[in-house]
Amino acid sequence: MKSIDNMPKTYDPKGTEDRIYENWMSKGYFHAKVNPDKKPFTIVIPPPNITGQLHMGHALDNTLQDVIIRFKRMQGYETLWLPGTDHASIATEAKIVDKMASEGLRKEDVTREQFLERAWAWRREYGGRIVSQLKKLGSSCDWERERFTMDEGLSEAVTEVFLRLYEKGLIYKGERITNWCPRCNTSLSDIEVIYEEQEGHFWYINYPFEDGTGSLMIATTRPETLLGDVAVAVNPEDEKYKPLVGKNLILPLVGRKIPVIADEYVELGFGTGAVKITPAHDPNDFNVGQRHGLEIIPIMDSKGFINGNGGKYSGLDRFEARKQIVKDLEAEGLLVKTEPHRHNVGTCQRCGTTVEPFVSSQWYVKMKPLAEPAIEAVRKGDTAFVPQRFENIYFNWMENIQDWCISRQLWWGHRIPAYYCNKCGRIIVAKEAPEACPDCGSDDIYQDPDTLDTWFSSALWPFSTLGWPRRTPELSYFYPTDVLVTGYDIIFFWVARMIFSGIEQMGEVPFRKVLIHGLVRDELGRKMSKSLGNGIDPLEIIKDYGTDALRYSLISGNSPGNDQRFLTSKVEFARNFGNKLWNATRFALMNFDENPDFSRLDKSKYTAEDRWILSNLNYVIKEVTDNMERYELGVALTKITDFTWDLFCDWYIELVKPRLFDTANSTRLECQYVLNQVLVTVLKLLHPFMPFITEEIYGNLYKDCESIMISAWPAYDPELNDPAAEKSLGTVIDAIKAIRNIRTEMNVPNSNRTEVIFAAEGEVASVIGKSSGAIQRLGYASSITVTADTGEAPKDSASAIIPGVKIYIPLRQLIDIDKELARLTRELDNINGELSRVRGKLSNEGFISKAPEKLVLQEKEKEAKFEALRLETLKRIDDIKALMNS
RNA sequence: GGAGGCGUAGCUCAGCUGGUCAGAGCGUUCGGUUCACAUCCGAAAGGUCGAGGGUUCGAACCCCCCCGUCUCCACCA
Repeated sequence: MKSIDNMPKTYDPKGTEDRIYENWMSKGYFHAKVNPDKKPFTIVIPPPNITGQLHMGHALDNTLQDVIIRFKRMQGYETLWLPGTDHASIATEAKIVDKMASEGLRKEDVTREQFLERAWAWRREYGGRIVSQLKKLGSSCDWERERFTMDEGLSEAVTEVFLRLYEKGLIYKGERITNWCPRCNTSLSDIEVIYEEQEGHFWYINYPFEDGTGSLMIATTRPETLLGDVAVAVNPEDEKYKPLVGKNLILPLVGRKIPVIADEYVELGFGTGAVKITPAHDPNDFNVGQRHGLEIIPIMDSKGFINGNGGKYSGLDRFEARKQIVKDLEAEGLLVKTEPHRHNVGTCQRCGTTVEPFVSSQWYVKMKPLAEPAIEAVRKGDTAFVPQRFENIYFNWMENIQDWCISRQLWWGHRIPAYYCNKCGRIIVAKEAPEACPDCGSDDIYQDPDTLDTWFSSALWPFSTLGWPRRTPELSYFYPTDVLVTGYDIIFFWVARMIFSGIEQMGEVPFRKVLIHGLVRDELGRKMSKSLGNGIDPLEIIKDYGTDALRYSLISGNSPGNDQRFLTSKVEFARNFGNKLWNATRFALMNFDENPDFSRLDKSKYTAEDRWILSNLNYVIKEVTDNMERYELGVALTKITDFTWDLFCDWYIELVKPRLFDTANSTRLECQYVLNQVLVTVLKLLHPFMPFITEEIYGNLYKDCESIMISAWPAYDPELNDPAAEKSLGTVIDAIKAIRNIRTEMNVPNSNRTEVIFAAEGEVASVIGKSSGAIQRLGYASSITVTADTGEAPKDSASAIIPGVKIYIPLRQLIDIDKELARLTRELDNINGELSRVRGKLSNEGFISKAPEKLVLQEKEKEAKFEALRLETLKRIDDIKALMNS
């Protein structure tokens, strides 16, 4: 049975992809082992959240990784792509809380243990969803090594790191002002706050002096914080206010006596020049307060309601309180005016709620000592970003880094390994709860209720997943990893933190390269988002077009670091391309002998087109390999496509048909061999990008070969480069194009075969002669004649002149002289244009003397070529004109 | 207030270290039932590479400035 029987006219990914993926899995191709005989190549996956569903961002990110890992696997590396998921403390906790809300329960209604049981149940139920979606993408992850950030081992790593950093004094607990989300009811790190511009107001308020000598006007965007004011600050250089410093004001609505203080934080000339100071609810005010030893009066609880310090406003929501306070100030005549004011408001990255700066006791990582070596490592190039410009973003952030607030008032996550003695207050940081307080001996000890920022555990991902803190063989073999692939939106959250964690814990950067990609946007260039409802589901695309088409569309035309739009037309193109390759294979198989005996192959019988296609294929191998090594995957894919579709399908296969159709042809076997050779090479080059269809085709082509994914990456072989064949085929192709062009312009229908006469000599004549069968076929010619150049054109013929050859098509009554003249005149214009450009260069002394010799020579050759063409074309035009006049 | 990206055919975008770089796909127009493929084949039209200046023998590519646009960081009450 011929393999072609398994190949319908159109490739259908349905069913095929799952079957192939299961086969790969069952063969264990994805599994990596410690193998001293091979060089390792490692990628750790950016672990998707267990709350996540596959979106286009994941699809792009993981396709990139899969392309790279498949490429490296074929190159012979021991490749590990280590997968896993992230517990995503805040996101998952929010999901659980939501789910409980639907049951009419609040978080407070259950115990911590009950809550965690729900969370684990949730993880069991949904945590695998994203994993199975990644498999649909074709991801060749080593699933045997799948990890979860709250696995026992990874949790152990978290505790270990916490302990180590604590012992080095790099983790501390402090009473500070932090960003707080009243809805999530937890502290946030600086980067979890998203600033967005909102319409707000400037309220101008008079604060009366204690001594009754008038009042001082301040401006604020958050009047409710007035309840916590402890001072009003002015710039020490402000002449207007200098005399007032030291005097006391009466805080409106509250009646508290507060001083006027001088502090440089107040900017001269902005607003009223006087700033109310609320250390408990504003980071800048907090700093001012610290400098001046001011009291901190918190006026809100953790959920954003005014607390007992707020007097009659106590119990009101912060925004309610704002309204009420403005109203009351107005009533007391202290509100001077209200102005509209656009300003940035911090919102919670997770839920969008306005963040409230809040003084609380939190755990922090001291960043400066960790950041320095991390900056240095990237400067030295131990880790390089692709594209490099992202290093600036990294440096900028790392150099100005603030301490990292790592404690969260959440339950789902790694609980902070700190214990407190209830009796003496001693803090004990340890792996296990101590039996008794080392200071006072009390056994009344409790663990810190807080958990760690999710990113604290993700920061350890490149080594915790490999077994750290144990010195496993995997760790020493696969670490440091080779490339990390992620979006630019996650550089601060994750990449930077992995770098300093890797250096600190492992003494070595976690990865050599960071490949940064952009966002996948919708057709209009908008960010895909839930609220806009413009997201495109990758799984839908896979259903409609197949995984390969999706992958292709995400990689082609994409360059590192840049956003891209998702266009359905691209997916269609990709599907069509797969189909093209599919059919090229069908063609090959149809024209192969049952069991071709390639041992009888005689390479000396290769024709020009054989050598030509092999030569070009060879260049493609080199270029594609180079591009892929540099992570220019989009460029690589384009080159494979162009070669396959244009050179291979449209030219080589067409040129070679006469040889294949003639079973007696003496070079038929060679042709079959080359066809097969090119095809399988293209399949291999393409496999990382389109793994399924290439595997399916490969299976049809080679019944006895195991799998393309474990085959060897094509090698560049300089021996195959054949400039002579390239030149010959260049002439043949140009000739065919010229003939087609003439025929189209003259409106000659395909059914009307015409005679074609070539006037050429020597080498060129021989080339044309040898390819006459193909030219006849592709040029719709009734016959091909090669003659010596007499300078005379056959009667009533259209003509084209290409270097070394004149082509005549006697059209008899079909000839339209006017059209022919117009065509030739246009041709002449082009030639003249080229000629003047070349001559311009050559007449430039600077060019002659300074440009590389080779280039000058090239231009001179060009001049000669175009001059010859010009003369010939001119002559043709004259001939035609003469014809018209006769 | 800092930093950066983008602005190339109607649309979406490639163009690495300056010298066939003016390209691709889609779309458009015209023509095709060629025995692999209409998810196809052939032919064509379309751009002074945002504007201006500079460096250079030579610039879409380097420098300056401007315009438009997007993003990140900082965050002035």
